[in-house]
Amino acid sequence: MLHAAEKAERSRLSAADWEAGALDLIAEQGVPALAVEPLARRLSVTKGSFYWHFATREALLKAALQNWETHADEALDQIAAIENPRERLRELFRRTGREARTHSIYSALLRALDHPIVQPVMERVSQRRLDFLRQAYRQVGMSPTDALHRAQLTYAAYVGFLQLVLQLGVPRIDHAELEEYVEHVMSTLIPS
Amino acid sequence: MLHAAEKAERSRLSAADWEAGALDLIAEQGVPALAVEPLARRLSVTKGSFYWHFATREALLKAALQNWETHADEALDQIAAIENPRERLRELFRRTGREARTHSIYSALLRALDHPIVQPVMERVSQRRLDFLRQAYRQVGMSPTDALHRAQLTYAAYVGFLQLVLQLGVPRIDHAELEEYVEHVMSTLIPS
DNA sequence: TTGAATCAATACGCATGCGTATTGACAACT
DNA sequence: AGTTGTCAATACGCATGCGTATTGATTCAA
Repeated sequence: MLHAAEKAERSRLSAADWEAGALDLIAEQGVPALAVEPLARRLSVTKGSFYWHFATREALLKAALQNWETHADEALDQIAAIENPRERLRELFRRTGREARTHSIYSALLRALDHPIVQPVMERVSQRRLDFLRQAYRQVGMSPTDALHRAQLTYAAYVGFLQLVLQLGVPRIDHAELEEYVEHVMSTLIPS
Repeated sequence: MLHAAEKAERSRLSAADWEAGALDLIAEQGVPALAVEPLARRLSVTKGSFYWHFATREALLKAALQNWETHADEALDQIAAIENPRERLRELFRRTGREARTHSIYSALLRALDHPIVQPVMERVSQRRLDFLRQAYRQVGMSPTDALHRAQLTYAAYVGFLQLVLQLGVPRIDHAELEEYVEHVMSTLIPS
């Protein structure tokens, strides 16, 4: 497999190049900004070549989202490997501040939840993450209902945090302050 | 002042009618769906008359958002009148399940945070609500930093909850379950 | 070397949305 | 009755985006 940089140098593009470009656009400007002609300009070709790789704009969106969903699932699997449930939760919280790209795509997709192609993807990813949280809270000793509610609360806090910080910039927060905030969140939401 | 029903019957429209229609559209289909021609069709006129009331589509959006901001502020003022800070917080939490319209507009605006007209409005409204929360947490005895972080966590949970439930429908939640969830949130986030 | 497969450019037609210009209808006031 | 102000209809021009059709260039294989 060629690296991204090498691909960028090549004179001809593959479907994967268009998919990667699509995710870039989504991360930077959101799902509605993913249009064929602007993306073609970005890749320095005309849209004529796009329709050789994909039948429609929606086919591109679908393919790009599938790539992202796979990536998101793999990231979750990594954390799931941590045995100690309390440590697993803490690692999950800490990662929210990092992995900017995955999270900025997630944030962009959150703003496009009404889109019929985006919605089922988000439903699957969110459900997996909610289950992940619920199980961890069960394992640290919470009752079934409490674990469910705490998982919902935690995930809502994650989603809202992304929206507020990435999109709104409120609160304006630097790295040190973020760490303090994450500490506060952990001590509030993870039972001792 | 005429009632809304009477206005709907009248053959001619005012600027306020267009603004109300704009907020309806935003609540139902989001900010991008607010377009002059579809809105005119909805109001059973042609766009020719729109430009008598407003110079541009953006002027309409601005006016509609100002109406909404005023309404949101008044709603906050009502709750601010509650003396006991713990009761004030609990009332704030409970209202999230109700007042569907204000919240669905807020949720729609969340998805349009990149829009230059929406952004400052949301910044002001969010900042006021954050301050409101922070003060309440101070009054129940938290330290300045803890109160700030808890306010941010609470507000993020509110924002995320709106996105998840109103837009994604995950978790699927009925009225009774919502009450239980709100109880869990209150006992988790409001210190005893 | 010739031919097929792959990627790209150009030029359409179609739809939707913005904003403007012009004209028309109706009411209220004088 | 005539004038003015208010709201609405029609018809443009312009821009952007989708998808198609056609042709052109390059690569690889037989």
